[in-house]
Amino acid sequence: MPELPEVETIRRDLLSKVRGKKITGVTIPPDPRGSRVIRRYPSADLFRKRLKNRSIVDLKRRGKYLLFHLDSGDILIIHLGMSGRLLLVADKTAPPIYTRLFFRLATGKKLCFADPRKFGEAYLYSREKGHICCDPFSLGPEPLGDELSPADLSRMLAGRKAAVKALLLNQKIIAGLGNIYADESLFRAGIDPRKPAGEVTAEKIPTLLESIRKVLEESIRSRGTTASNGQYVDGKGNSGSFQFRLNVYQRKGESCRRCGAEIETVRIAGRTSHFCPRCQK
DNA sequence: ATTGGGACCTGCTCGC
DNA sequence: TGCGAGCAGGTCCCAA
Repeated sequence: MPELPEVETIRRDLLSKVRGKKITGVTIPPDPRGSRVIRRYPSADLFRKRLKNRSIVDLKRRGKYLLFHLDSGDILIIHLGMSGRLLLVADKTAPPIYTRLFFRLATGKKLCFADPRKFGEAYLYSREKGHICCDPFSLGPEPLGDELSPADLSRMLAGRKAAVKALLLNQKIIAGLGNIYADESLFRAGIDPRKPAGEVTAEKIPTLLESIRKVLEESIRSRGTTASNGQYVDGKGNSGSFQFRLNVYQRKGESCRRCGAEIETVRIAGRTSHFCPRCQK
């Protein structure tokens, strides 16, 4: 599942290959099953009208969203959902299986958005019209960099009765964490994912923020997590390697690397949450 | 306002 | 061997 480290890895892989390149065409192949192509996207006509013959001037990331900045000032925004991949292939090569839309570039390559589960999303942002399709942005601060301080995090958790894990998954609180890194961050901080957010002690808040940053940075260095049930590959089509460094995620029944206790799972906010019952209180 | 749960979607794994 | 049930989860939407 592409979370912040996976999206950031893809961004870095693609940046030099798309920056300065002109989009010469947009194609949305019909789905063989006849259902929707991806979860949401502007009409094909609108896509063509606003993207064709525009150059990509930059590729940025916000939370789990990729932002293709165009020379028109428009921004093409892509969310990879659960199973999305962005791959560059030669123009003469057939698009990869499950390609939902692709952009032909003047370089002779196609930028393909493949997504078997169709949870992906594409948006346009235009200076004049604002968000086209719908507004993907009411995101909380980025956890990396200095945008988020322990005091900020403390304020956001204060008084909340929901499980701290549930709030870490809330993109309005922090942008970019998903199930894998929420679980891994809470393990490192020694916090039980079920603990009501407002009861996380003041001295634990900086530890939690530090754990979040460390986990994300380490995963970026490992080029992301390709979990056993995951579809994630980087911008070159390769798997990441952070799955070999996970402490709790998908390690149910295995022994804690720190204390040897058996890793357990519990359902929180509809998500399977992995934790060590001895290390996390 | 906050919180929880279901819907969306389909490839994969598991058990019979 | 084949088949159906259940699982995976990011985001949105609705209800309590």
